[in-house]
Amino acid sequence: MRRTLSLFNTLTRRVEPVVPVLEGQVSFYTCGPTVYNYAHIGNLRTFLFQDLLKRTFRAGGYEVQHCMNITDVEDKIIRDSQGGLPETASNADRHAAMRALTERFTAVFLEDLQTLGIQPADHLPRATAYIPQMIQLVQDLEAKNLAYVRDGSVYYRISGLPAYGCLAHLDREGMQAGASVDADEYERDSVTDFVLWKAAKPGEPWWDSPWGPGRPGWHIECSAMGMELLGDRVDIHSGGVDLIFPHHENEIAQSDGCLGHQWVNHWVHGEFLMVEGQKMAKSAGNFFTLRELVEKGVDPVALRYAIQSNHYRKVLNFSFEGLRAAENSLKRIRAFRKRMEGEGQAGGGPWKAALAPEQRLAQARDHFWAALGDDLNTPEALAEIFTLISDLNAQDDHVALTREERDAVLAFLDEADAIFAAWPNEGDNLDAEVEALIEARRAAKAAKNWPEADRVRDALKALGIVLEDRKDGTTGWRRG
RNA sequence: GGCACCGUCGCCAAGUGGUAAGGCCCGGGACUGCAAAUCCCGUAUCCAUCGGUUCGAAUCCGAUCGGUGCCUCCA
Repeated sequence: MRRTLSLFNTLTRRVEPVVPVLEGQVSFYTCGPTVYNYAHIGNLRTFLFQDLLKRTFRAGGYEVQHCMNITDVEDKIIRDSQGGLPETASNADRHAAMRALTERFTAVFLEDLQTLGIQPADHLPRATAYIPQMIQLVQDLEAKNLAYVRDGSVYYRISGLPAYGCLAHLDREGMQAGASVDADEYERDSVTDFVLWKAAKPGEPWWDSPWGPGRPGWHIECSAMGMELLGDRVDIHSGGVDLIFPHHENEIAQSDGCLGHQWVNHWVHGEFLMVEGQKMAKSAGNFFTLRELVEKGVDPVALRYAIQSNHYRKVLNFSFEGLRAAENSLKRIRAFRKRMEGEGQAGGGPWKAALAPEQRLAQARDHFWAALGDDLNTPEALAEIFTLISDLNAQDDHVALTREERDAVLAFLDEADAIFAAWPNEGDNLDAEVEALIEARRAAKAAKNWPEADRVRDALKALGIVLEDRKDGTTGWRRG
């Protein structure tokens, strides 16, 4: 069955159902990284939120075509890649230097995604592979009188598009008041017009174009590649809130201006991340890349969990205390999963109320999906899982769930993990060494040799295996 | 100056008109050889503050205080 999912649309500032242009098929464009450095956890929060969104649609019964651009030509890339080259370097040399930098950090980026369990997009187009499409788009805009040339650069004529400002909810008066910073940098008709194609400057790599040597402006790649790979009507486009203006506003100008109709239906933006209550900044000493955290011993899955236990439209306060809480929360879910994989061990003790496991599960599943369907409310979806765990643990303590019931619960945990990617089925395979230790402990326990039993149990714990003695005298184990 | 957002238990975090979900941490009890896991009990008469609207507000309105973002490169 296909779930109805609603998301906050920046365009309308309301939560609206996502109704794909093609039934059951969601086209999804996300603004990817500029590959000149290591991504920090703030960047990764946004990519993780997009992963969550994509996984939710897939788990909800949709096919998703996901396109994420790799920006591999840009001011900072040029700055960082051209330093070692002589002034006389050829254009080919300049491109090669740029390419060396961007290929290195593209690989780094993809590794980081994998570390966090983020599924790569179906399309990962590099901007430099789509220069002809960008040139074509600029020419189309010229033909529609939405672009003009100045000294080898091409600019977008904002006055030609009355709707400009619709996404950021800015009016032109307001923009003109604040947009004076680099007013003298370009010879534009209006300070709010933005560049589509930049004339080459000395020391920069360039491409041939109808306007002479140059390179694409920042915004044009997303419009060109998005339209090329996902088509004329895109269901969802997302990025961080900082991209609303000017980047996405300008994408709308380019794409809608060229197409003559609305290109994207749903614009979705993820909030920022702060660290220990402060803005993350290199100068504040609280700037973290994923790699730095992993080197400190942070479990990337706990980081993933900590991030997704906050709503994507709320500022996230990253902290090491929060990371610890995330690790402990995960332990509870994983222990429950392990319990469901095994057989029931009903006993006695106080009991609030009996319940029907199948019904309780169905209810939890409904609530879980209702939460996700309501603007991707991941904190509430997770809460549903926890209340289910509490209820079923209590039930299982008194009336052991049947194999069928346990399997149904496991199926739901798998369904949820297809989205949250934090409590996978780890399998039952153990090293021979570990199995031998478990057997040794069993023997010591049978002989009531408690010091030896405890010694072996501690040894196993050091190997990441926690033993749990059951009521019937057998001993189970779990990872932790 | 313009446009928005946020302020709920020690920490994290749902709830946006009908009488405070969930997680972590903490205290007590049960179970256990001891543990672990689990269960039971207990932890906000109150949702930044002050007014107002309403039969009824954390949820609506106004003011105040505190924090954040965008208007310029940026996840």
